[in-house]
Amino acid sequence: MPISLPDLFSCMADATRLRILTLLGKEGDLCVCEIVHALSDIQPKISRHLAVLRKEGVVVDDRDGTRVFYGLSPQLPDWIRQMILRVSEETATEPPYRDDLARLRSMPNRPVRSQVA
Amino acid sequence: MPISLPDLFSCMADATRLRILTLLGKEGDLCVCEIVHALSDIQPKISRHLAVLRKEGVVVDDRDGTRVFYGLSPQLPDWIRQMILRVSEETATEPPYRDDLARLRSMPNRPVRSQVA
DNA sequence: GCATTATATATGTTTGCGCATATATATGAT
DNA sequence: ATCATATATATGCGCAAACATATATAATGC
Repeated sequence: MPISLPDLFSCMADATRLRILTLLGKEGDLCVCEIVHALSDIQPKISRHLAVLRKEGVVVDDRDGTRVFYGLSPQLPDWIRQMILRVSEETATEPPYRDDLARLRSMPNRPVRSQVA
Repeated sequence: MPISLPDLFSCMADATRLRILTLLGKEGDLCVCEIVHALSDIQPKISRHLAVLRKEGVVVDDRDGTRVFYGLSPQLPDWIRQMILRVSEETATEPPYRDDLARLRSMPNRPVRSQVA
């Protein structure tokens, strides 16, 4: 069952979740610790929001050892994925999204996924 | 000051407001009574949601005698307007949006605006 | 006065948050 | 193999704020 539009926009209506989604749109899959670092926020809060996104089917998770990687769901309808990517592009150069991206890219010891399915 | 994205998506996250926005996207400006009829809902509820959209700058109002016409704000950034129109197109054929459109078009005695600015 | 639209109030529900804690996986020592 | 520990992530809980709704009433323009 595909996500309802109000539910989708509810996901995008929270600043933290929108920052996560645009980050995933720009950078592809990321693990929780990378998102925590990029947004410079606390882990339980990020996990909470990821759970919301996962529950609505906007993102999917993939465990690799102790880490869990998140990415935009491959099941999203094309036009919705495009819309999220469009938002990612539009926000790429402005705060706070721009700074999230910068923090992510300058993160020391970024984890690498062993194998992608 | 342009609307923030979380605020914009909050506007779109409520079913009633999204129905209003897609209707405006598909049909152009409409007066309150037309929206009430199309959504088959009660007037105070519609007015309240229109007030939210107006406050956020997503729609603008234009009084014509006793009626008030609402439309997507001309001040919306292009890509945001396009996004709203895209949602309007994608929803044009599915309930409840489709039925809203049908009810609107079969509304008896639809008001006509005397002059558009 | 009548039609149209807006708002006030009260109420029930949802939401986001911080903190503490639980779970899961990996690692190293015995 | 087992146990202890460390790291990474998820979740339960209590709280305050925000939200949506219905009913009633006010404001606006003819």
